[in-house]
Amino acid sequence: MKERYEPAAIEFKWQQEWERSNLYVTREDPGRPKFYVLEMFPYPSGDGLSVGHLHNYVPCDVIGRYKRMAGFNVLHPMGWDAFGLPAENDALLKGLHPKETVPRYAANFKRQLKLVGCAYDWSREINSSSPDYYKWTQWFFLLLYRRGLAYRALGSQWWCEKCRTILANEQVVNGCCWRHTDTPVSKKDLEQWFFKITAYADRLLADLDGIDWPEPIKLMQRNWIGRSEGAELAFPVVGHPGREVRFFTTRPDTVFGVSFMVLAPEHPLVPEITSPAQRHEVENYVAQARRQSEIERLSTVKEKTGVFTGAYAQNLFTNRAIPIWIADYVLMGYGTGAIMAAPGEDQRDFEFAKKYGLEIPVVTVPADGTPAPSDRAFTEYGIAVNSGFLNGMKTEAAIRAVCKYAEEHEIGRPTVSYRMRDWLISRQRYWGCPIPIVYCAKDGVVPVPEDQLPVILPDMTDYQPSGTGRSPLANVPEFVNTTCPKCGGSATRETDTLDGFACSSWYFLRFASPHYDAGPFDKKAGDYWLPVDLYVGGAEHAVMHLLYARMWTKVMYDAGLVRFTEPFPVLRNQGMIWAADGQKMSKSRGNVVTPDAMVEKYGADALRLWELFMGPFEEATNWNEEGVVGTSRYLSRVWTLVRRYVEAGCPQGNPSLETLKRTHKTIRTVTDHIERLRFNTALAALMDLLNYFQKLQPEQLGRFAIESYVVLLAPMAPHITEEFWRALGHQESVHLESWPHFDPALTRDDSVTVVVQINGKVRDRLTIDAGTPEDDVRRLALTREPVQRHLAGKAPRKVIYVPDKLVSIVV
RNA sequence: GCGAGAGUGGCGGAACGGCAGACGCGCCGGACUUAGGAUCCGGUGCCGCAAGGCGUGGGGGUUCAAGUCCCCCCUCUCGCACCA
Repeated sequence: MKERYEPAAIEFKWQQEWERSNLYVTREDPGRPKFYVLEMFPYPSGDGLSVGHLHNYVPCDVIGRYKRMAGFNVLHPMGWDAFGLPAENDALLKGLHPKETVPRYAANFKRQLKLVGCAYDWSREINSSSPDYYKWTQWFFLLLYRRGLAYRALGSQWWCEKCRTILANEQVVNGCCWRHTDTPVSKKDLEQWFFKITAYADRLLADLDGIDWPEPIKLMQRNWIGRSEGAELAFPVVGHPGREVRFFTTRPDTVFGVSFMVLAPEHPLVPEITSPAQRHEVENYVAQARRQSEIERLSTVKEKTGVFTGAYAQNLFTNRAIPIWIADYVLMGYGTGAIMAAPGEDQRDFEFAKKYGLEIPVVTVPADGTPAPSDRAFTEYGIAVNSGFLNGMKTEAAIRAVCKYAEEHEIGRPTVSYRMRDWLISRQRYWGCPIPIVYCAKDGVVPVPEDQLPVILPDMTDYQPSGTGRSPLANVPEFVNTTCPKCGGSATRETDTLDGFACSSWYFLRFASPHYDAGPFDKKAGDYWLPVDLYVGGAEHAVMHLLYARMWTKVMYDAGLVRFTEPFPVLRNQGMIWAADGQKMSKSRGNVVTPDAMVEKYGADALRLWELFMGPFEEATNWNEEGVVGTSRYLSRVWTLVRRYVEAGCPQGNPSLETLKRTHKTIRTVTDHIERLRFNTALAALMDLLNYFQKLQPEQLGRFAIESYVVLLAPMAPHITEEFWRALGHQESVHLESWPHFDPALTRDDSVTVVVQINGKVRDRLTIDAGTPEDDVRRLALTREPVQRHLAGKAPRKVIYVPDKLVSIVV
């Protein structure tokens, strides 16, 4: 071994050797359990990886390496989420083509991941923009289509002017596009494809209970799904025979207090029922509501506005005619776009009634007999009053009674409503997976037969989005014009492409058999490797990718393709690494730190260790390069330790009991902490042990201690430990070693320090044999000089003893 | 506004209700050096010469014992934002 640790001299050498010997190609040994660790599919951006991204990849690499050593068949693959707007926009900006930039960027990501020693099985690399991959994305589209889960609908959709495409609801954040948070979205009326994710709402919600995910993520999904139970009812419109207003309510028990109704301005009934006298005012209001930006309209602080339509509905419970208003606080996209207003029990309706002088009946009073408030709505549950057959009932019972009555009289039924809408998947852009659908004058909408897949994305030089709402693909006659698979007549292709999230809704299955060509995945391989044992990624995907992938998995389960209903039973979110200035690392801010620069300066192992050591894996922190100096220095000290041992001829040695015990305890700690993803404290334990080892001679250390140390460090610092391992005389890679076991007997302490507290303050410490009888410890404590001094003659009132820990004396 | 998470030395962070500050950075002192962003040794929460006292965002509480549990408040981050 060289005198000094020089990472550059060993890291590349070992990386090449591992690649040559196929060290990290996935093994499938039936005698071992499997472990599938996966990071979220990255989009390979032109900027390459930063040290922030590594905060995900390095820890997963440690887990993969550790699990392999601990006896598992490990699947740890990597691929590229290459279709989609970021790739297309980047290429447009640079005047290049994504088919050229994507492979280049992916190659750069791969180079960087190899540079830091991440052990992926590159033989399984996949790319969602490659025809062998998107063929199967199309296959899944057809599966959903066949199962009635893909449909086309005309409606007003979110449009981002910068993306020049329609977006799904989830992709709208605070009224702006999720990629362009400064660009407000607008509405555009277009016919679009949807996946019926709402059909899975209940299961997506219920199955959250059985998976091990961070609670905040589960909560976000629950809120996003937004299930609420209630009733759907309908009141007839007076003077319009056959017309009725259908509405959803969570408080059917308040029907007797319904003094007016409100429709969303876009509600289809509005033009029909508006009276001539009100028409002008109503039309103005509707036009104004349309013009309003979504941000304004979503504002909860804004005063409520509305207009009377001149029409009345008949409240079938009170038999009174009640006015029908329109107001923009009622949203067309939720429930039926219409509400019954119970101003006595709903604060929004209360405010509206107050403003427009509408009646405010009280039909629910507090159960404790106090009067209902008059300055606001009483929104809690209570007792029904002024409510006909409901009088005297508790809210819960009254809800059931109204539902029963409504069913019997065929005016409604209990129902469940969701905040979640269907997933809009059409994108009017070029760089995506073509939707395998053909339109025929005779046969209508015809799916492309499976044996004609993939529908190849044509080459285009000018793929600039049009802005008209049509995909650039519409300008390629060779693509658009085709024949109908059914009748053979002339037909046209769907020109929209699929939302990129479709590609990432099944990629975790493709890794099980990435080269399989008889289906999206080999059933046997899928059954063996899936589901993913540990899934790791950023919290920003809480309600998009994670919800979509869960839905697709349930569809696959229903279709008998897989045996599990949840793709990611265990999910963890890595903490965000901010730049040193506390801001997001970005090229435009000029604060990006690259792994390339860090590796050049300190080596891959030092960089890896700092990624692990800088803080808890799941917590955010700021990048601080000074820390790499520390881990680099640590590695140099380990180098010196091993070098001295090797130079001493690698003595078997005769370690003291303490050395043995410390080694065994460290094996226990490091194992436990890696299992719990506590990499920072796992490494701290190794640093601690090094500080102890440094005081010993090679003879006092011995082979067991040194080799255990090297093996424990191997998943975190793979290069230096490989160098050590060979220097210690081994022919095989350290990464093929078994994870060390500890002897529980050697992790127990013989003597312990017991603290003595007097009135809660530490006044003395005793060193005693572990397991010393309580009486002896108490007696000893009371005879000690510092204890006597602080007692000052006072008699203990109470003495608490925690075995081997403390004596607490109260005076 | 509602919901979730987080506030610990100069800094990153440790700590089954039981010795607050492990480990590391930085800093101070020393050794070896022509030199040091190398290496090694020692020190380092605050106040105090010391004995000792004070300390985990602030204020209460439970407990022999609270960073940890309970209540109120402040700050920051994230999510949702009229969902009937």
